[in-house]
Amino acid sequence: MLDEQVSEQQFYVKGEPLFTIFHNEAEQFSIVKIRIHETNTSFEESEIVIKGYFANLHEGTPYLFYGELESHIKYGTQFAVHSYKTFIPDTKEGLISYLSSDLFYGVGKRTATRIVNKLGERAIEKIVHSPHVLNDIKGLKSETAKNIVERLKENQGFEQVAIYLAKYQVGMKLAQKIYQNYKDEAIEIIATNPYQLVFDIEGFGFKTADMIAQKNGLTYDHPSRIGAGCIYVLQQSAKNGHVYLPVDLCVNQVQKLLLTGNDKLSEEEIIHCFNELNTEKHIIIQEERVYLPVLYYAEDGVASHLKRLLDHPIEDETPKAELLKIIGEIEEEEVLSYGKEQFEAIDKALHSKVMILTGGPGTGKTTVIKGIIKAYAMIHDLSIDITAYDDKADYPFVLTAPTGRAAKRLTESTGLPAATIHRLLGWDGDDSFERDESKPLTGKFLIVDEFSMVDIWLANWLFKAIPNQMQVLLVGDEDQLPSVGPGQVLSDLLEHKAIPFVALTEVYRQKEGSKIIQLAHLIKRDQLQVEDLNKDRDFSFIPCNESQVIQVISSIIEKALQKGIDMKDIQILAPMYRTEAGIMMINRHIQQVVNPKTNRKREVKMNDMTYRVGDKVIQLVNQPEEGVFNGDIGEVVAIFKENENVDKKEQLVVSFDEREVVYERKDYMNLMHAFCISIHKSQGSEFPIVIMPIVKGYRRMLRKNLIYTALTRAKRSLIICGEKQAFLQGVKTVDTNKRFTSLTEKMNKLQNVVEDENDEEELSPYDFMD
DNA sequence: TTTCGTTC
Repeated sequence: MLDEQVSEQQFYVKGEPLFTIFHNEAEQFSIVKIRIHETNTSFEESEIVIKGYFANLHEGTPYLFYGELESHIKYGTQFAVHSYKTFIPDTKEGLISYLSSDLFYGVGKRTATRIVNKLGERAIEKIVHSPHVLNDIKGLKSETAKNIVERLKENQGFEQVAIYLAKYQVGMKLAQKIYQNYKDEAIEIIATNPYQLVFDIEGFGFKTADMIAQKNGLTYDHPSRIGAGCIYVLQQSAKNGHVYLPVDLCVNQVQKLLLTGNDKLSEEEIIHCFNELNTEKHIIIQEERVYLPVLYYAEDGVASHLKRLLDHPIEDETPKAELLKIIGEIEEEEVLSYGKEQFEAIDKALHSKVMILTGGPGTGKTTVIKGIIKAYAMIHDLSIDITAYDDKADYPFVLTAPTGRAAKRLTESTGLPAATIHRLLGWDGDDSFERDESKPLTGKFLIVDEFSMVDIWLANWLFKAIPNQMQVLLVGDEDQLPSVGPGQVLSDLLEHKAIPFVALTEVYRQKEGSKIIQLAHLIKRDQLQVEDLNKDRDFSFIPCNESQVIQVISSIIEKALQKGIDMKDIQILAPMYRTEAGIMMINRHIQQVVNPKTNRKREVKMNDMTYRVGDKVIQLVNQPEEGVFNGDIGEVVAIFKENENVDKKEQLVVSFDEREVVYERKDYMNLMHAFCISIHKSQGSEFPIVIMPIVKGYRRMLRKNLIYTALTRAKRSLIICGEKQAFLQGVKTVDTNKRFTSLTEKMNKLQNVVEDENDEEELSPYDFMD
């Protein structure tokens, strides 16, 4: 950000904005065309597109942008800006022409010269810092002086804030939010009461505030500190999945957090602070529960929007006989026959305003989704082919999922377009979406896959955007890992009995007698015994301790490869990255076994990782333009040296199924080795052979749903190696900390309230939300 | 201790 931090290798583009291509108001994100004055990048044209978080850039004013080139598949080469500043000349002549430019109305060459002569080469800095230095300039009207200061501040306000915050590792995006909120007062507020930012700026944490406070010599008895600490405790608990905290637990944690030396805050002091925060709506206390407002209103929103949808039942009821006929036709077309549960699921989904479909892997959720879509189309005489609709908004089916990969899979399995929920709703990149009750989704039938991954905040935005007449199907597996964000929406909705649901339990994919499926069921029902781990046709447990894990996995894989099994079909799954038997170490060693260094194989080094032709790798971010998504697994198929291609860049080519993606050095961080991947990342994928180490060293991660998720990834065969005790302990551990949520309760209440007082007008708590 | 999502 600062000059002194600008190393020689840092790339810059100096130039002036020509016009704005795209601007996102919510987070001040812009894409702008720039005329290049000078650059140390390899870019040779005279104009370039830059993108980043900018306050309003002035056309015609020179700026210095720091960042790096990136190649966008659709828009070509662009410059991603990490930081920037108005370019202020550092010579007297330059300064004079800068000050006498059109930017400063009323300042001519003569006045500019006087200013520079008087104030020197750091004139601008001095003016911004203490405007009164302009008082003594001969011939400068006070009005003009005021203009200069305002223009400079306007131009530099954000830059100053960004520079100030960079010292505390606060990036451009957050700096932009802070500047938009406080404008010129930003630095003053940050320096005197950083705790205020915890309340006002989403994403600004207590720890940062505490650090800034310390550096600015503020003491621990700052009046805003307890309140900020309370918000922090709630934010942390949200990270652990909780929607609220019970009051006593919250008090306790605040006490622990704010403990300085032996000085413990009294419970009374903290409760007093809670009440104040409650009055100011910084937190919401209800029935001995403490909520962050966003989460409180999100939960309320989900409950009332579901209620709203359920209050608008679907009208046309297809007679059973007709449905039977239609489903028969579909079975013929698809060459399959639906099981009893599957038929029930299709039938119920077609007749329900909102339905939940659950089921583990292999129970045919996708088959049922396809059946529902086809049957719906036939009943309503609609085309499934999107090209048959002139206006895409008329397309009746809306398919979505919480992750890019899940959306892609949904597209592949149904042949229909699907998008992430974020894309569907038009995320603004910050804390809201384009689609809501005033601009709802279009279409007739909404299908949300992998619903167990949807948190309470996203669920609220999704339901908010569903119009009254739209039919909804939520699909998920409640035994898998809970959402990253707070809440357990799927489980809570299932708990609330008023929403129709069908649970698919019959496994079609694996033959009866599959030990893998049997183990999954035993774990689900908490009935697993040590003798259930005995060897079977598709299962084995190889006992070993933590330090032997890697050796055991290596020899399993060596044997498998000798038998001619493809490494593509073998997936190692582990719960965590570090530790002796963690993902990092496993990858490092398995690479040597599966794809060792040879003279002929090319390789590149990145930090302490070596990527070699033939390596199995996993993509870590969505790149929808290139059809690659977070979690996709591929293989390094080629490495090009700098002198071997027109771009003069080292390149690594990864093949994902049919698709090949080219990575330059700076993109390597979007990749990781994938001989072993985390169980979390494996969610939603399946592999013929799964090798799963389980040792006590993983204990903080070992939980029932994690192990269940891992072992249900295996289609053909499962090999566990490690300590039986750790495994048995793990499957007994139900989510170490139960999530505090009140969605079910809110829905039950809402149902009763409306039943009792039919004419009562409905509350809309989300009126308060922005 | 793990983990998600955009904009031309």
